[in-house]
Amino acid sequence: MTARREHRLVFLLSVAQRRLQRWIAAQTQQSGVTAAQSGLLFVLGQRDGVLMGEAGAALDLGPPGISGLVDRMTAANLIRRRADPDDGRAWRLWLTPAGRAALAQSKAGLAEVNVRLTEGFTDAEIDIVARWLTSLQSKFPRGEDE
Amino acid sequence: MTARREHRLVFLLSVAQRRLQRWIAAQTQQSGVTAAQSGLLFVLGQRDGVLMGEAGAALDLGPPGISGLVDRMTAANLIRRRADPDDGRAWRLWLTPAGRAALAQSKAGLAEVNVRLTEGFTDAEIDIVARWLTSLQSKFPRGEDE
DNA sequence: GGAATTTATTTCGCATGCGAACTATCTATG
DNA sequence: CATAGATAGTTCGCATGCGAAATAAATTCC
Repeated sequence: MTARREHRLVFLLSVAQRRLQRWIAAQTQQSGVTAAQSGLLFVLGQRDGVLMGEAGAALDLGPPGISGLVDRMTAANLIRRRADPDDGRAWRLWLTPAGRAALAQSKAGLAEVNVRLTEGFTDAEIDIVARWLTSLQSKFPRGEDE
Repeated sequence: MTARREHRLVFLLSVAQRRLQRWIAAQTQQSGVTAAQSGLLFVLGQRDGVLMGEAGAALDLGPPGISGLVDRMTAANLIRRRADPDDGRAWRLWLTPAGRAALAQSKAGLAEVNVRLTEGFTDAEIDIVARWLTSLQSKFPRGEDE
């Protein structure tokens, strides 16, 4: 009967994520870009022309996840999909001008969110939080990489 | 250019939540109960016969969220829905025997997950994490309760 | 070179949960 | 009492992302 269980971390984590997701969706309502979509925009901002699988890995999404995200963002004219010249199975993803504009907006929005996320906590405390969140990736691995 | 932004907390949070969710889904695959569903089981374990709205509030779900969850769990024979005798609009939720059995299983599973979630962190650190997760609820409120 | 295997991506059915709009019931107010 | 407003749930269309199975192209191994 430790106090640790009383934190109900599983529940807190799910609520926190849902709240943040909803907030970002509301903030970016004008641009129509969702949190997940801005994630892909960020990846392409750093490495335009990545393979879908690479983008999925960067976002921790499986094949169906990245595939659907790409479909929606292609339909929204935020990204473009071009066949890889060296591999007939693969596709590379590129930002469109609209995607580049949306990325700039997302960057500004994320800066605000980050300020709010860290308000009331010291750098040392945020480090602990980040370390905890990161630790979940090895504690709850995807199928293969155990 | 503080180091805080480099943590990419938004991304870490979403990945952590996804990993945990997926893990719980895989663990409870036999019982067929998902993480969200076990949340409602826990609520009913504490207060059998709550109104749908109360359950939604306890789980931080809006009306459509709790409504769909109740639909699926009723179809799976985990809970039962009965009209409130005093209010023709309202429904009260009750565990079925199958739901009670699933709750017992979920409790055991959650205990394991909680151990893993806190592994490698001191009580003080987990307190900070819990405080941070909780702080998101006031930093990113639902529409009305700003 | 051809068969077996691996790899990249898609498709399907599903659960989750949102916002907006709707229905039905209850409560308050004139 | 009647009507206006609040409240409890439902429904719809959507985005997200999973596991399983399918497709197609590349690679490996006789």
